[in-house]
Amino acid sequence: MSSQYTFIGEHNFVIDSKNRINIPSAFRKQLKKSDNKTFVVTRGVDSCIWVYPLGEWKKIEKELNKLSSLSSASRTFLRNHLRHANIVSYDDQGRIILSKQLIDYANIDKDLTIIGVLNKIEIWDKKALISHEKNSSINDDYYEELSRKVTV
Amino acid sequence: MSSQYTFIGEHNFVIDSKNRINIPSAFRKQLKKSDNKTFVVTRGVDSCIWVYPLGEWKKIEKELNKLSSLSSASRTFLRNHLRHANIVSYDDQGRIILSKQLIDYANIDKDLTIIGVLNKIEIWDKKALISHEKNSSINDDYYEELSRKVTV
DNA sequence: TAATATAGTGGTTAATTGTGGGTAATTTTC
DNA sequence: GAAAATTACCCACAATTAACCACTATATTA
Repeated sequence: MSSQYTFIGEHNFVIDSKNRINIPSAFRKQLKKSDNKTFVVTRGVDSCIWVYPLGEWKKIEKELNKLSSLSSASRTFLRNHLRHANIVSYDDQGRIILSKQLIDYANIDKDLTIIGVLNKIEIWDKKALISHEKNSSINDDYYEELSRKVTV
Repeated sequence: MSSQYTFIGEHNFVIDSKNRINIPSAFRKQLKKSDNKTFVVTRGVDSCIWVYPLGEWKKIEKELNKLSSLSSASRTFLRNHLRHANIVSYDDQGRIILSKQLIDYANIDKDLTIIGVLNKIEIWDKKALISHEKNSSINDDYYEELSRKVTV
């Protein structure tokens, strides 16, 4: 029920010429053996990238598997949800490779901000995050996010 | 119940003059020894081609048999599923050959988009998928409801 | 403080992937 | 049966990706 991951805090990194980005060591250390150094990256709700440890992603899959291929709405939903997702493993230096599609989606230039959001990690273009904070009240988003996980 | 395959993501390929199409390496790697480099390809419910690993197809067959004679819609679904299915193995380069019937059914021209949908793979004509997306906007409320259920 | 380890970043090299063809084997057609 | 068409089985290659190696800066330890 509750997540065994506690990704919190903010880290600033750069993306390199080969589209590699570092996953903060503090986050990597939380991965379990069964995660196999592997994450699933996909489009976030805002223009950021969501990163799930493999085990967390499997939980999502479990829900998705309940949807029937006989329903047209379910098929569309599944497609939209899955087509932007990639499985990635980090190399000996702790980096994963981002697809061009995701880089485009999140408007990633060079500097990025990585944020821990409990059971998932968000990757933002640094500038994009700043302007997102200004425009929308990002705190509301987080509260909503949290409200889904925590009932105080 | 849930699949051991995690086909996710989108890949763009081309079909060649011999009707060969590449199965993304990331998908092939997930096949089990018992699948014997073999898939079952058949008509999808939308105008796309569904591709199952052999082992997964066997499960589907079992499920379909259980449905026996439910609604006439499911019977039609079942019939179409079985009728147009054929077994294919991929060559040393990782390609399978598509029958002309399936190519016609999915309106495949040259460029294709392959989408992983958990336990099956969808092959779309690239343009056909784009126009399908436009036409198949699903109810916002329902979509949101699904999102909430699925978000971990 | 010196020595050691770790984290983040940048390259180089080796292997893989996707694509195109050719040729032998097999099947089909007459 | 032979000829034609189809299919299976190879080989080739450019482009991409994965696997290493190296360096610097920061943190940790003795």
